Amino acid sequence: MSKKPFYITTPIYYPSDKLHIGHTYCTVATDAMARYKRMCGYDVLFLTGTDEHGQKIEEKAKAKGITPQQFVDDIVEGKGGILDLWKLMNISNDRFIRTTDDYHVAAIQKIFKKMYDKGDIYKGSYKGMYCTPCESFWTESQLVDGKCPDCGREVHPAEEEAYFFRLSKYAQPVRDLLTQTDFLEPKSRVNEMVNNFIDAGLEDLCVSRTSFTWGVPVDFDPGHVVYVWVDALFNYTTALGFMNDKYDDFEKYWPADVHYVGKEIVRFHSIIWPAMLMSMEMPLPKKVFGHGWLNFNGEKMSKSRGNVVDPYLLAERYGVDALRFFLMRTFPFGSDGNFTNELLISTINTDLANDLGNLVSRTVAMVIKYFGGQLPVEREADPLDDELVAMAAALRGKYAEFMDAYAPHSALSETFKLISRANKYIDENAPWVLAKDESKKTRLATVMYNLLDVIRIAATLLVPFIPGSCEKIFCQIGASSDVATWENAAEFGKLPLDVTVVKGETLFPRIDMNKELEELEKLSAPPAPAVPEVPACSIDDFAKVRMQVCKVLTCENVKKSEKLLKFTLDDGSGTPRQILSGIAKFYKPEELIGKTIVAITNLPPRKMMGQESNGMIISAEKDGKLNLLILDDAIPAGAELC
RNA sequence: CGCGGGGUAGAGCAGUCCGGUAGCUCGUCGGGCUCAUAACCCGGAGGUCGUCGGUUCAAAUCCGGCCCCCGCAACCA
Repeated sequence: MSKKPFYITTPIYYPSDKLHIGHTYCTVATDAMARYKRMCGYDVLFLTGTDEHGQKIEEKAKAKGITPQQFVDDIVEGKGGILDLWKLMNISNDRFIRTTDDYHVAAIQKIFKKMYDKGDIYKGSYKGMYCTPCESFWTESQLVDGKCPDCGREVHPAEEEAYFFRLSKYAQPVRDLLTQTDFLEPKSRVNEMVNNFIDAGLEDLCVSRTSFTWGVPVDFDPGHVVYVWVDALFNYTTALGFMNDKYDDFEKYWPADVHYVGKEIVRFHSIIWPAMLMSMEMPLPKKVFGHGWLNFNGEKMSKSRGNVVDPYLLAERYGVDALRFFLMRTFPFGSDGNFTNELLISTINTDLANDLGNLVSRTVAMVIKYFGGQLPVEREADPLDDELVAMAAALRGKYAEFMDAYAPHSALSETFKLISRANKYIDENAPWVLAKDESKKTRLATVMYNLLDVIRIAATLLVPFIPGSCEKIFCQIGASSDVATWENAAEFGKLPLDVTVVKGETLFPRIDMNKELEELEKLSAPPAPAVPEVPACSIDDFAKVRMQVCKVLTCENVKKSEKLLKFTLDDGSGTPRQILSGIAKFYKPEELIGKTIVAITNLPPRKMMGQESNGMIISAEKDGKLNLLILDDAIPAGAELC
């Protein structure tokens, strides 16, 4: 009998920078599910990879003076790169696809052509306003005063050839898919997709570009490259050998059982991806699961905030399993979580060191102390055993239910209830008291055996999450690989009666919270002084900036904007000047009316929220504090700063 | 009226679909134990479940109004 296939994927990550804890979170979750399914007897294919084309990578490579291929090779395969990270994190992916792989590129060209031949991709024109010197297209709403927002020069209407995918054609079937099936989970994401995108009207999607070259060329139309949608999404199929000869198990694994994706790309996977598959007349994946994001100290992680959490650092410091465990145990998988160093350390200490690690340690130590490491085979049951044994035997069922419902955090929580119960069981039975009475040796052996077997069951179920540590545990409690199986996890009493234990190293050392928080603080501080180098400004450059004293005539909030205030200023010219400024969080409009301020008045006009801004009001900002430069009223409007 | 999520003990969360004793982890206070990684076990204190109103014998839960936070979008020249 052949095993049932199970195909699971992570997104393919964009290698324009090092990956952070968010990517690690998603990949670890996928890995845990893949390992779980393998353990259950599925024939699992677990795919991850990288999405390596596009303008941003082209630009970054150019800035470094290397080719785009060299650039991505370094980030993917280089030291400390993505492959290294997954190796470090003990990720068990079966394949790794790079969209620059030859077989993928060739397959994408065929796929593109097929949709083109079918009429679902058509050549159209991208209409817009074109600025020749900037070689850029702008939409009407982006223009400022009908001019190029970048350089302020004239633009002219132009059309650029581009290929479009008939996304609109599939709006209704995709809507039905989302609203009438469990295709997209968690359910809360469905409303967001339907309300925001589908019901707002799906427009055909531009699927080619001529503005950059780092992509899959459209082979029947030189100058065009395939844009990210077709290139990236079809990785899930080309990696199985779809439209290529590199692999040949497309038939076996497609459709995918589940795509794990972050919430930012739910839209692509739940709308565009099924639509394209419908066009290709291919079966749809069975599920897209949009997991939440990790915030850091309550704030979104982002490079500009400098609060990106580095998985290398944490894994090396606390151990891969500790990090894997923390990510899976702490955050409900479908919703956002708040990552803090304190939470990380306390989770490691409480669950792994105090509860699990210490349970193994004390149990093994007692078997060695009281029995020289090997238990005698005689047993003596007691009602005190009943609850523990029942709980252990029932655990696998609950665990599987949670795992299959994409709730790894709940599966872990359930597992740790058993571990806690075992610690309590030790207290109830007080083995150290039994040990003092020679006539209670048999009972003592029973207590120890029950503990070892509970550990066996718990550790078996923890394998998908902390595989390395579980190996160590099995070794310590004398569970051979044919004993520590998924099948056996549903039954109590599978360890040999005369089991032999082995004293091992400390599984999860306790961490000194205060000391570590300090250390982490130091490590996460910007390595070099974070003062950006300020380029020298010549007096000539400075002279170009015209700063004038203005009187605030009117000031009001801009509708729908949190940050913008709209000013009308007297700049001494006699014509009121309108300027928008993003300081609404700091000032109430009415308190600024009549004030004397400074503005740069020779900037090109710029549109914000549909309104024009002619200049920039000077204020000073640091660490979330902002002060408008306000002058004495004596100086008249129009005066220039010198 | 752009879209979504949220407000429950000092902190972090579950419970809300399906109304009926408000639960978990950490912290705190007290006790127990000595096998163990200063770990483990037991107990206590601590909650107007954001707010106002409605339905009901009964509301954290259902309905309506309002306030606040977070994210998306837009924007922050």
